[in-house]
Amino acid sequence: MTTITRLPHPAIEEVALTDVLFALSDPARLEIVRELADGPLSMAECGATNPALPKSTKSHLMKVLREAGIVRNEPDGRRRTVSLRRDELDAVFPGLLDSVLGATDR
Amino acid sequence: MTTITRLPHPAIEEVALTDVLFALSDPARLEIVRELADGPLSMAECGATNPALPKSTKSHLMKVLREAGIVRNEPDGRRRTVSLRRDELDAVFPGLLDSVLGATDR
DNA sequence: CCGATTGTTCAAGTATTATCGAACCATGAC
DNA sequence: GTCATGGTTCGATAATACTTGAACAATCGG
Repeated sequence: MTTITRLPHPAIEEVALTDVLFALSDPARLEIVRELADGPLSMAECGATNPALPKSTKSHLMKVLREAGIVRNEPDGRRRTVSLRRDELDAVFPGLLDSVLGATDR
Repeated sequence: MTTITRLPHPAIEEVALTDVLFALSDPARLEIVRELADGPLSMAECGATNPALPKSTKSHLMKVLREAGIVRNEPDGRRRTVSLRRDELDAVFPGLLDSVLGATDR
């Protein structure tokens, strides 16, 4: 009885730069990443901005971030904890996340 | 009689981070940016990789880069010189271009 | 077990992007 | 002027991506 509570994550070595850039190129996703910069959050907690966002939409945004290797999504009781894969990304794309998070968007 | 040889470029202050990230998120466009890192090129010269690329396609790729504020495209005789807006981008998004260009893509 | 909570996945509709031939435009060479 | 060159724009089609409701899954509390 296949329980699939654990979602697939790419190994950091097989994460493509263009996929990372693409995932970050959407304002809603970038905002989520910014929120996660301060530490892990549950799905319910993140997306504080955008409160009216349907959960299926949020789940999909997160999927793109996860598949791009930017975020980790782990089961935690009946919720899910989402966290930035910051150290891993720094190792593979040094400075990238810092410059994106440091940018004052306009 | 409206001569439109001069293409529109966004002022650097009104360039959006997400637009920059999006423009860089395409492998063909990223490759062009990498080529331009060594100095300006004419349209004909860049896209050395991808030699079979139709000119209309290349022109469109360049348009996306230009409209994102990444590249400058200026008339120069009967050709066009394309150059990276590196200093400007560094000023607005410090470290971003460096980290993207420095990344060993996979 | 039952119900409420927290999410994910599916499917369908919509919207955005990519691709590329054909037409067009400016320039330089002659 | 005429022609070739280098490049942009237009228009149509194909391919991706976004959004969302509805169905489903897993867990916790009582």
